[in-house]
Amino acid sequence: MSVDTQQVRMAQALREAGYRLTQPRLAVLQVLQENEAGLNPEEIHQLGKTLCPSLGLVTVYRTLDLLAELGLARRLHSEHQCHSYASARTDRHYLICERCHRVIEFPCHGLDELLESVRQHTGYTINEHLLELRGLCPDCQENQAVQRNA
Amino acid sequence: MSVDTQQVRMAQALREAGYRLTQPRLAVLQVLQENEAGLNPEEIHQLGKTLCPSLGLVTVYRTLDLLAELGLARRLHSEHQCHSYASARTDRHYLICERCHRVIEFPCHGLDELLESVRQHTGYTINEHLLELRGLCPDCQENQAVQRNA
DNA sequence: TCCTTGTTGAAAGAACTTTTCAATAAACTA
DNA sequence: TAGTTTATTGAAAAGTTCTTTCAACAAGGA
Ligand SMILES: [Mn+2]
Ligand SMILES: [Mn+2]
Ligand SMILES: [Zn+2]
Ligand SMILES: [Zn+2]
Repeated sequence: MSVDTQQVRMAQALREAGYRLTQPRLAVLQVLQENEAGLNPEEIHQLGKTLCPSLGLVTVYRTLDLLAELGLARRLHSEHQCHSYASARTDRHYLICERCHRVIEFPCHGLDELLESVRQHTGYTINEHLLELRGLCPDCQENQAVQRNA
Repeated sequence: MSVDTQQVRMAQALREAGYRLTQPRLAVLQVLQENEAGLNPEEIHQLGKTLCPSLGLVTVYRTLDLLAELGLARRLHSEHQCHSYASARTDRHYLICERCHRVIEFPCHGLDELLESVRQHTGYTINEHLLELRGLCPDCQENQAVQRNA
């Protein structure tokens, strides 16, 4: 299963960085893994407790910091909910549904020219970027159409 | 003066939306106007008090909400400081210096093709986007070079 | 199995943001 | 300009979110 593979990869990364592979950390990891939506610390805590009943909210915060540092999780920013997190894949390009708040990542080709042009016009060096797109996912488009006809 | 023009424009927008043009609001408006950096509510409060000594922090929060709603100010999101604000120009493209935290906006050409390609691959409709670039401003690049040679 | 030490969860504390409410001042009227 | 109405304000209190502290615990190596 590809989900398990991903989780093993994340667990290994933790170990390789010298951190212990604990039940609370595995729980947070798995929650992020199983939810493509951005979840906030409290939501992750609730879901995580079903996997590791003793899990404390403090540990969720600590683990999210750790995972973000290791590049295994990403902080997301949106107007209605500030610090939510998602499992990090390879890039930093998020497509967020404004209705159901589902978050997916998309491969981002064609940004390089833009970055080069900004570099030339401003004199800034550019180290990283964040591109968030906001719109409606196919499901929500359909639901909206159905509601309109009802 | 272009700064004044911009400020008048913002003040008019407030009035046209049916809100009163008060001293505290003008102070917040002017602070955002005069600082291209992203400022957090507390910083805006400190600077605003020099313009309107009675200004309270609560009013800063309220005014920032209001200005964001009217599209006159924008919330910025960065790793180390979550809710900072900047005067809103026409777009949503920020270039943030990782060292001095200066924020500038840049015109963003060439994103349309990327958006269209994402639309086709995902089936999402896309309503808005946020592009944040992170790097070093020219001043900080120079300072860094100087330090290295010292 | 035992030991070492990184990790945990609860409680307390700090930081940040919102609500409440009486006093104030902006805008309109006469 | 003075008077009236009502949105707005600031202080205090309350509510949230996040961090620090510290004794108990458990992961991983011996
Ligand atoms: Mn934010
Ligand atoms: Mn944020
Ligand atoms: Zn959706
Ligand atoms: Zn700089």
